[in-house]
Amino acid sequence: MKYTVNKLSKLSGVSISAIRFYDEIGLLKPTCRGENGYRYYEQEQLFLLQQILFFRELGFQLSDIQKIIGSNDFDKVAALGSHKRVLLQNIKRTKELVNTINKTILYLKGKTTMKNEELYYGFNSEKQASYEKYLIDISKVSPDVIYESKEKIKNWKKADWDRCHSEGDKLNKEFAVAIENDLDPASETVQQLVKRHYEWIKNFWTPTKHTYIGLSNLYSEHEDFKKFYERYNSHMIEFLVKAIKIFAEENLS
Amino acid sequence: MKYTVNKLSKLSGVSISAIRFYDEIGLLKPTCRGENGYRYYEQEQLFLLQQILFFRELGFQLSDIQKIIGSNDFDKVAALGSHKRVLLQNIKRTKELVNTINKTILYLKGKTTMKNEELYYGFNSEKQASYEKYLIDISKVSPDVIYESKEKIKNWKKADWDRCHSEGDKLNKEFAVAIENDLDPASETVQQLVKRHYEWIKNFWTPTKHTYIGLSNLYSEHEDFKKFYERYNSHMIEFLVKAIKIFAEENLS
DNA sequence: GCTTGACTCTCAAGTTGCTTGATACTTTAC
DNA sequence: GTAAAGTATCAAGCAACTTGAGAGTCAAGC
Repeated sequence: MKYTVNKLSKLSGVSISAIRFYDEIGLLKPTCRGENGYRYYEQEQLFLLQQILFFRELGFQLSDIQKIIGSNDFDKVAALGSHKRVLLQNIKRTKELVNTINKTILYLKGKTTMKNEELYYGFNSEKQASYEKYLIDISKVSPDVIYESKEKIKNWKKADWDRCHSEGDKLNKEFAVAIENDLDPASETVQQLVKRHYEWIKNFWTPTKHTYIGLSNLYSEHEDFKKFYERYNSHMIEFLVKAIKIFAEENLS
Repeated sequence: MKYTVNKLSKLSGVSISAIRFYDEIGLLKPTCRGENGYRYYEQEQLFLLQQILFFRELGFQLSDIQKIIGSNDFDKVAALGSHKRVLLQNIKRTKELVNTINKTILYLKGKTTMKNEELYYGFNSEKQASYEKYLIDISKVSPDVIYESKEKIKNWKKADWDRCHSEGDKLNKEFAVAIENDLDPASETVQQLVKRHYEWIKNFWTPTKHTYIGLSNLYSEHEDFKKFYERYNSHMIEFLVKAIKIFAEENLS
């Protein structure tokens, strides 16, 4: 089934001009052009547009979306899992906003007191956090606190995403080998691997001792990460947690 | 306590340049200016900024926010109640998105079938609906389906909001008088009032027989509306429901 | 009293993600 | 066979900011 701009627009709710605009900037190219110059879209594009809408919903810039989606090993299913997590987070955030409303109403009616900063609970912190969390998440990592990531990643090109992703994959495979060879998490070889992992993480954000250990704990607590890492080796998570703890205690402050 | 742009920015999470921009367009003026030209904000502005953020969160244009907030009888508590309702609606919408994700994942894994339109459930319809619902809501009415409202209200000035609001208030008071005088909902006098109510509603949206009756039912089902109308007279809702039903059956199609 | 650094101001230009409008060709429906 | 509806390109406009330049202000430490 071929979709013209009009049909695609009606199906997806995206305006025709936006669709043409996405073509112009190379975000969503039509499958082909008719002899008349008409744009025609097919199944693959429908999925891509859905992905674009999810990223857009989460506040990503089109240029960032392009880099992520254009990345060689962009994994639709994994991305959808991440979208889901962030959306669930947004629900929490919205509930916090509702809570802020309830408190403000009570305050305005003179029934409680309220700190001025409480007026803005739910507006900023968590939304930002979720954006930045997300960037990491896409590369299969999700720390608690990230401030630098956005700045750094902002200027990444498609190739950077590809490189970063494959470096992460390589690293994980080496960890798996280490586990298979029954190496000690404290051994020099493994600690060198952790060091590389730490450097890799620094692509996004520079953890402290505390947050780096927190990150490893996050791996084990988060079902999706767990699944992701256990694809490499079923003991991957516990091993990583131990190795990272040792590295952090000895090398970070 | 006086807040400079910097302090207000840190408290609210809104950027300094945005704060200055809001001053420039007259959306949020500082309480006063120092002799040095510095902007100083106080308590009242903190609440106003909170309101602005809620409206912004719900996708309103700054120009619309200005008209609504600038309206004479803009009621903070009522507005917060509306914000809350729309946010709860957004939670529903987000849950629908999550559902769409779940379905898409299953589909991509080949475990179910899926219609192409289902790819986009949750992205468009409900968000638009909530925006438009909201416009009405602010004027204390909230129908199910509104398409024209946005277009019409878009060009309203502050004075239009004021006029509309006071016309609504006047009308409700006349209904209350009619009830006190024990008039029949079917009587000529009351039906004339309903006609004016219908014309007033058309400010936002033109109901059909079905949707106009639906609107009156909404009044009785929605706790906030109920409270609002019962401020005029405790039997207001039942009376309105009856009167509107008669009017709709006889005059609309 | 002076410097330093953080903060403030204004004003102009740039950015993102579109939308709108002009002009012109193509397809579809009666 | 013609009108309506849909397609194209290209340029300009718009909302809501952000960024940058240039200049004045304030508070802390020496």
